[in-house]
Amino acid sequence: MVGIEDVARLAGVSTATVSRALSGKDHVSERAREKVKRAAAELGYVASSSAYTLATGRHRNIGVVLPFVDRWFFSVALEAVETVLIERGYDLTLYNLGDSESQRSKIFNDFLLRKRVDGVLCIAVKPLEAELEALNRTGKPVVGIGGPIKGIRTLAINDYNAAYLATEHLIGLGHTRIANIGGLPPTEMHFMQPSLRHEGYEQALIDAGLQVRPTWFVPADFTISGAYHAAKQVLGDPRNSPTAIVCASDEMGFGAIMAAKDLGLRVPEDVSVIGMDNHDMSEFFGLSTINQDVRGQGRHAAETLLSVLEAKDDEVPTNIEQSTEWNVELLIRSSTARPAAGGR
Amino acid sequence: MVGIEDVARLAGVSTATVSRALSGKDHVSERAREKVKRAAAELGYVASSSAYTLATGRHRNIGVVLPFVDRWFFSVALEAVETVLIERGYDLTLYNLGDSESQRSKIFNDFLLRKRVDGVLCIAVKPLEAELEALNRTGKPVVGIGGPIKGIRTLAINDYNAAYLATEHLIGLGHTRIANIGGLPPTEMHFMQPSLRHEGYEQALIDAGLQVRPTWFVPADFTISGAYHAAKQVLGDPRNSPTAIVCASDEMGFGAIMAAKDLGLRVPEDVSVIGMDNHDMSEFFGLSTINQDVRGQGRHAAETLLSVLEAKDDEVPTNIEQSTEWNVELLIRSSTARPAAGGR
DNA sequence: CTGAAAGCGCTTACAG
DNA sequence: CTGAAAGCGCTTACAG
Repeated sequence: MVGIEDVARLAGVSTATVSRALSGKDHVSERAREKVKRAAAELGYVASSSAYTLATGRHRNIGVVLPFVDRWFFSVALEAVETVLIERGYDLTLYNLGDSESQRSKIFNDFLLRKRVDGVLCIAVKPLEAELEALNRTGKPVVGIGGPIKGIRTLAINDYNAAYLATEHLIGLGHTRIANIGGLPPTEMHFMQPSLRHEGYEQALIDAGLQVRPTWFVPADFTISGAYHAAKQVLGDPRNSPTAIVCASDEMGFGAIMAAKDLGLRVPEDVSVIGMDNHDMSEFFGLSTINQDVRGQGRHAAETLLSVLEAKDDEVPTNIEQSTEWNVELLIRSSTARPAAGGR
Repeated sequence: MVGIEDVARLAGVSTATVSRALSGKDHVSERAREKVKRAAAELGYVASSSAYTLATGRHRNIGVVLPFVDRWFFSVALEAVETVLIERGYDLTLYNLGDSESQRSKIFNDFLLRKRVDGVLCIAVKPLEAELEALNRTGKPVVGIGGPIKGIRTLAINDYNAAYLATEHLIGLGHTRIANIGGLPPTEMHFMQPSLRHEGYEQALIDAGLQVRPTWFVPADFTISGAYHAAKQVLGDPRNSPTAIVCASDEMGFGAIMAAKDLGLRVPEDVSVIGMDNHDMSEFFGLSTINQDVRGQGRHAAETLLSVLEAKDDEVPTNIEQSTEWNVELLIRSSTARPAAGGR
């Protein structure tokens, strides 16, 4: 392995000069810089990052913690974060909690404390009290997507308002029989999005003077198939079926659209469906939705973390509680329309 | 930050003893071990990984390179790799190539050479000649999923055989009018799967004495919507439509099924559809497919890399060309059946 | 502008 | 079994 000494020897300077010339941080004569660069290139020299870290205390590495990577929201957010980090010269160490309790505990109690990262970004993961405390003892900044989380900076949409807005759109179109397919309570480990989204739906109905029917709320997990079955259930009722459905995610919206079709119902003529997310496939399904710009959130969170890092020497406090609300917008496509004149 | 010296002081031993007691690799008296463990726990001591790396040359970190993370195959493989690594005490540094050329070049020419990882795992990424050479100069083992790749160990299914098998299944059911929705040539940056899968389809037809019609091969990108439009195209032809479709991926299969439904065709009564992958949603769609067990491949590749790493001191060669074929199996669900007696 | 040297925090032969 | 000390490969005050 070629080291800094080899470069120094070949360039005829000291290792200090090599370090300065290559980092570009200190003044070095033009001539020395040239010699060093040439020598480094000739030898294919790359500084050892562990030696760099030991000497400087900086890792140029961010730990990203998330519950899954094989679901749309997480993989998209991850990709956005990665793009920002690579651009800024940072590595990304992935910590996927998975569904085993032991993996989560290893990550929080061992991996994250190994002094490998300059900061931690949690994507839709809410650290437990003790986990956060251990993290904070490392003195590293932590930023979260989703929240709020006590004691750290977070970025999140307002789930309640988003669901309210989606429901309002349907009400505005003239719907009065509006169902909701949403989160199952047992699935609600990560924040309260599922229930917040349900509450937003309910309040919108109440504020419009519409009836809230318990049978029109169908819990389902956040998958296409979960929502498909739930939608068949509500839409199939011959006496009491709704004319519109608010789904707690776009993937659930896809399932609802497919269920409607399989029941011989047309979307939006017979049923309107609205989702939430703006999934990459929503355009294809013509799904009206609430756009939460996941990529934008990922980028913003990564940039926030990096700026805390870079300002650290100055007086920006490492971890403060600060919940930033990320804007959402209603995106109307072809899955929502006025209800048929005489009902179905 | 509490360091090894603090632990040594509190335990009343030397730092050497602390190191030995904590690593468990060397003999230490029971009494000393106890004192050290207690002191370490009390102080919340965690060894600095950069100091460990500098002293030992080991990183306990693997670099994983992939072209996307927001697509099913990649995110699933990534998750499987991560699970194995965490279990074995390794970190995972993510290198997502993305679609910008500059990001790819940064990753291969800078990040991957920073001496951060013990080895590299490429998921469906074929390094260029020069990229591989630079990697090899670091002396780190490289393992790939997908291949073969000159000079490294790879794990891959036989795409040709997989497509042949899928087509054979349809032929066995009695179909003679079989279309193929497959990869667009311009998309074929990563290996030759798309064309291999097309060739397997074609050869199966030829071997069965069936006609290969150019209009029955419709290129599309590997997405649901791409395949949806392609399938509408072939199935919509009033004179010459096929009774079965071989899709080059399950997501394409979903698109084909949706297209058939939207054309008023029943699957499998009017059209049979078979995919390839065994996507998590294939069960829901009832899609017959070729199961390639992506999670199994990810785990296997990760374990291969770790065993090369751990055997390194002995005489296992770091990088040798070795292409392991991963088995696939035909999975018959409800999207394929005998063609209707009189055609449609 | 440049070099000698200390120091970052560990591990591990080498002695004892 | 245990400790003193060298060494891993950098960066950066400190002098000059």
